[in-house]
Amino acid sequence: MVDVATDDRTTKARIRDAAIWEIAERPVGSPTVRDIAVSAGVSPGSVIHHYGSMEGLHQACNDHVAAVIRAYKRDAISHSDGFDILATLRGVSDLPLVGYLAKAAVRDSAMAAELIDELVEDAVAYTEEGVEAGTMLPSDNPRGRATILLLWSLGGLLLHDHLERLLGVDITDPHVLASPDAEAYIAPAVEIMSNGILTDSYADQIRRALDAAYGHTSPEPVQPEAKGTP
Amino acid sequence: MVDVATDDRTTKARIRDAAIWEIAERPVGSPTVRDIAVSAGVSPGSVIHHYGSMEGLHQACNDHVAAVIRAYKRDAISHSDGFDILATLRGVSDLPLVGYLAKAAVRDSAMAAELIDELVEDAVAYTEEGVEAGTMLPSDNPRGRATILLLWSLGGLLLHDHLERLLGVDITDPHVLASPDAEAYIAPAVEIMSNGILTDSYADQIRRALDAAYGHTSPEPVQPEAKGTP
DNA sequence: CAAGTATCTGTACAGGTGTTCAATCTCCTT
DNA sequence: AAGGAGATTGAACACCTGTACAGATACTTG
Repeated sequence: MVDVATDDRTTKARIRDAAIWEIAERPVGSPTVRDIAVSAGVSPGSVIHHYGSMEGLHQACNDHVAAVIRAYKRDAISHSDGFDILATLRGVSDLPLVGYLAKAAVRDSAMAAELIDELVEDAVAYTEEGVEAGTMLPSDNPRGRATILLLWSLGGLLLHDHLERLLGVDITDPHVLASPDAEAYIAPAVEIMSNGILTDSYADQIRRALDAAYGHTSPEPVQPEAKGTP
Repeated sequence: MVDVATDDRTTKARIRDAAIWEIAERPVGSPTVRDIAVSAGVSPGSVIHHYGSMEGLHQACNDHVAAVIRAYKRDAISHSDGFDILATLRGVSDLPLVGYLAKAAVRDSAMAAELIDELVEDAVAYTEEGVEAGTMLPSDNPRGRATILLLWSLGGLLLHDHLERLLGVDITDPHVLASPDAEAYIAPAVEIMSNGILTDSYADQIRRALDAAYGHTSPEPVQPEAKGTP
């Protein structure tokens, strides 16, 4: 929470930011009007006065987080390590941008859709630059690869409790990169992202199975049968 | 929903299964007692009668899902492709096991903790076998690698809406592997898991930076500065 | 300074929540 | 067949939710 005395944000902005915090920090479930009012240091009535309804407040939170992310994402992504695209978005604001984004992505996927699409697009563009610069490998399906990496990364954020318990790294901590603990997460991640985890021969085997199942008109899919879809 | 006439489960079991479905299918938020009662075809009072409280019902759902997963996980994991450890857990029951697990992991991380720990442990054991069999690469940190892969996979499940929109693959569909659409997800995933995404030289560069920052007593962390903390 | 406008408050209300409970129903046992 | 224990119901309840509103306050404008 912020010292109100030295806080020059308008009440409306303070309410919105308090809501963003409450939503981002809560493992699950929505904060109530009264929760947000307490957190912002105002009355419940004031929350409704400024935003009309809870729905309106959510919309305002979404719009604001999206606006801040849009303002910084291109720059942030190009400073990324190449595997955790969202990591560097953590430093650009006092607000828990990616935490909120993760929650919004599951709460109201329609709202987050546009922003996630943009992030994927940016990741594709950045990856292309990485390939040219010799830091990243080319892909047969750059957009598919960027999509999967982004959603894995975002999804991992939703499970940060378990990552912290198992590896001792709180990936939601904005200063996590400055802590030695971070290595427990970064080192294996880098290992995966540099070597992969499958041997070439086994990967080829999977690819051949994919080709046989989908690529050609083979009668035998990978699974025994596709029940219900002739 | 199930035809009650040909359903030989006890009412108590039907209520529990209905709750599991309601929780797994809902993008966010908890179903109410009345939701579950309607879905199970009983009265709200009956739900409480059998489980004492909503908390008790949640506990029963957790225990049941955990029991079913425990009964099948070892077998399922050893039939996995090596990168989507949870995929083959989808076929072992009529219940949405992994969907429920994903929700439980964010809703009540303490409850899911034990089960997730076990899944990581199983994944470590299976990976070891894969290394010996020549399908998977050895790791400097097998448990860290297994943890990250499992949580990425589980987290991606929470964002399946976006995966479906961007790649056209519904990874919660139990028959997804039988559909040609699945390739849009599997192919890039296999690519990542076989080649990685980083060039060797860039991965080395990151590793050297990690060593310099954490391994030794270097005064300069990776990030320029930890703003806000002097 | 006075007037008016925007801001903010606390209370009130309708609807939804989990839970309780007496009454009814079902089915097994004796 | 009669009794009884468990299953099941629907109506109540106390609480919490978002929202509406009338009055109090602060701040700007004439």
